[in-house]
Amino acid sequence: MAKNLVIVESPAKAKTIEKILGTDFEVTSCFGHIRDLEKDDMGVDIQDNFRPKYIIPEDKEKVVKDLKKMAKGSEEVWLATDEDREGEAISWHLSEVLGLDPASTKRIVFHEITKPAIEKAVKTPRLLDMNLVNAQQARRILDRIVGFELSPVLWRKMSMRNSLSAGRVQSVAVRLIVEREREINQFTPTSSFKVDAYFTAKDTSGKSVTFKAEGPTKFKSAEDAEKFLQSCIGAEYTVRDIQVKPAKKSPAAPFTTSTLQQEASRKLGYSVSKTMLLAQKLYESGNITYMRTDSVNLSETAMNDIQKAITGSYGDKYYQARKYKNKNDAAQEAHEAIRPTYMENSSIDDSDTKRLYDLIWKRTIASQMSDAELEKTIAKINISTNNEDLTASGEVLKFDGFLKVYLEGKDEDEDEEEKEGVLPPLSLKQVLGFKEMHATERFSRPPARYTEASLVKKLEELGIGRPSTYAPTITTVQKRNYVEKRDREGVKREYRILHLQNDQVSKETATENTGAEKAKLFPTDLGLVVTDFLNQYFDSVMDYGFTAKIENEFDEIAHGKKQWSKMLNEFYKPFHKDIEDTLENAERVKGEHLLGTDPESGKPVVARMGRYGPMIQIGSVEDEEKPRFARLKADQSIETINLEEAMELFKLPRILGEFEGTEVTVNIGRFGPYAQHDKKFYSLKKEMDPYTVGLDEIAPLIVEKRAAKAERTIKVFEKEKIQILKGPYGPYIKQGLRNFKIPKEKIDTAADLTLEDAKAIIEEVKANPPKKKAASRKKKSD
DNA sequence: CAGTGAGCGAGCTTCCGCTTGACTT
Repeated sequence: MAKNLVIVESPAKAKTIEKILGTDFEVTSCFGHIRDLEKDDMGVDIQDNFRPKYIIPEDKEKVVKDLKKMAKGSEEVWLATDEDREGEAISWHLSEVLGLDPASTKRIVFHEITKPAIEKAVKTPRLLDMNLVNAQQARRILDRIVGFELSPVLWRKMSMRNSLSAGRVQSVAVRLIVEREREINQFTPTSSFKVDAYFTAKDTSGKSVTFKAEGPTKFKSAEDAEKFLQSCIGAEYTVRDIQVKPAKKSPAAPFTTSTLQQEASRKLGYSVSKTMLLAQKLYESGNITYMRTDSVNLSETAMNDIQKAITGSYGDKYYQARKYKNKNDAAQEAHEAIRPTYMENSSIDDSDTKRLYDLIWKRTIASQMSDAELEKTIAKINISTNNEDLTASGEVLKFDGFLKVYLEGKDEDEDEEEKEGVLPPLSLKQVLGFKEMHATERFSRPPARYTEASLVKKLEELGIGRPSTYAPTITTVQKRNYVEKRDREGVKREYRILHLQNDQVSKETATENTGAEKAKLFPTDLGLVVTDFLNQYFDSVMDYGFTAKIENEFDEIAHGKKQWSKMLNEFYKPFHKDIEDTLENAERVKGEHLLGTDPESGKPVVARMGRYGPMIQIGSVEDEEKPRFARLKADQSIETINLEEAMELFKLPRILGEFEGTEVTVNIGRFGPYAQHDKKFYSLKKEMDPYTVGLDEIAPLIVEKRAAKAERTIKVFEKEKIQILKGPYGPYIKQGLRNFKIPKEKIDTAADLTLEDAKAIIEEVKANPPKKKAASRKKKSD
């Protein structure tokens, strides 16, 4: 055992640091927090000044046991967790659990894993900062109170009652998506006509080239645009003015968690969780620095390496040292920016992680490179017949600078500016050869729906959530069925084009596809209803500035200017009153929308939330005749569906006809559309619409599924509804709808299992159910 | 689970932030 035990949060970090510190030090890790509030209860004694009740979670028991043993065997324990609020609290919990003396235990911090930084840290230890710890406790307790008092209100007041949740972060994330969706629904596009004229001129080699110039203004109506084109008939086009201006472009800062997630989404199409998974791999293999960070700083050692790499490959002219500042006040900067550990490794093997590594490498290099220098040319072209000006603009890259390596991608709501082309050399008073002119109808666009990555960007701007929680938050709101990530087909839209060619104006109508979406976040009806409810009764917590406001107070606690229990009390009093008032006064929420009356029965048609999801109801329970119900299609919403679409939904179940002498019907069940044939069920393929699908499509589906099933079936005991099936992880037993794992020693002889064997295994598994909950993966069963 | 939708009440769920593997139907 070494004399000194150093505890850090991450095992990968521990390894590196141990190498730096040498044999007197043993470095180990605690894997993040080792204690948390009680799990099944509020875990906070509100009456007793918000006294927290901490426990060691089951999955941390072994870690703690090992740490205790190691601490006993060493002379001194050094707490080296991250230097931020959470890190300080982790150190405090460690000192409590390991029985260390807070008055003497050494606490060290560093923001980068480099030899000078670590050695300096060891030379300048400090003590635990209890103010910072208290700020973390206040944060933890407030989040627990908000989550564990709000969620039960939803269970009581929502008509859907399956594991609803609410919290400081997730509820606001959903709110952003809900409000964006409504902005889009309420948006009415306006159209205008944009004029483009095409000219010819000679380039430097004397070849004739075509270039474009833009009209003087966007015309509101087709008539105005036509008038303008008419007024240009027979005109002469002369270059009236030329301006040449230099311009610069600068590289983007090195990656933080959020910018890495955004850029990997834009350039590589990765989801935020995929990006984090790959980054974790790169970190563990020692290829990049820590991937959960809000800092844009680079260590001095890294800066030197980067300089060498740039000057070595591209020359001095391409190097420019830069220090980046964080734009975000909420940043805690406990780590470096995300960068390659060794700049000389410009690429690594493994195709999947390679693309992410390349992105990180290029971004890091580019961040220390020179500006790109451009030359922008703007030429005004006079129209002789109406004395208006057309504008031609072009851009020439004079020096590529950082663009040699990397250019940051753009979100779709900021790609308005078109790429500038190159203009041929023009001279004043030059008369240009006119080719043609168009006025094209263009529509204004609604704000863009969020992608996972653009939502992360927005949350970061609002200071909501942390690098370690962006990806999990996005998973949570989808798991709770508040939000769905999906594609949407666009709709066709007509637009008009006017042409001026050969002194004649002509008109044309063309069609374009609009509103198509790929991997965008849509709120579900549940998300809409829950958000409206929370907004109505808990506006302070739902406020976009709520987190920023309490963060200020946590800062005051951290600086010793405020007492944490006092802060919590000030928050809790009005919040808890809202909880009580809401429980007492609020009606059960159904999200009802009256759509009109059923043309057949004259009864009201209502869209609302039911126990199992969005539905349409005709008539009411008070009527003599029972009401009729229908569930909505996946892409429909109770908020936007109309009477006509609603009535369509009552055309199920449909009888399609006979196949092999037995009737085939189609319906929608709890888990989606299905066909029924010969007492068996077949889930429809995604692209099949139960309202229009025909027998000719269903018949092959039945044949195909039957064959696939036979392929997977090892044995069937029809009467007992027990099957032995092949799965991707080996054979398993299925009884009714439940699956049972076959013990390892019997896997190889699964085909020989008798009915008695199978029953015995089922009983055995039922008696000793697998301990850990499997990750809840929702997969369609057939 | 292949239907249902009211209301009652059993017994269940839930937060955010710090870390990785164990395990998978």
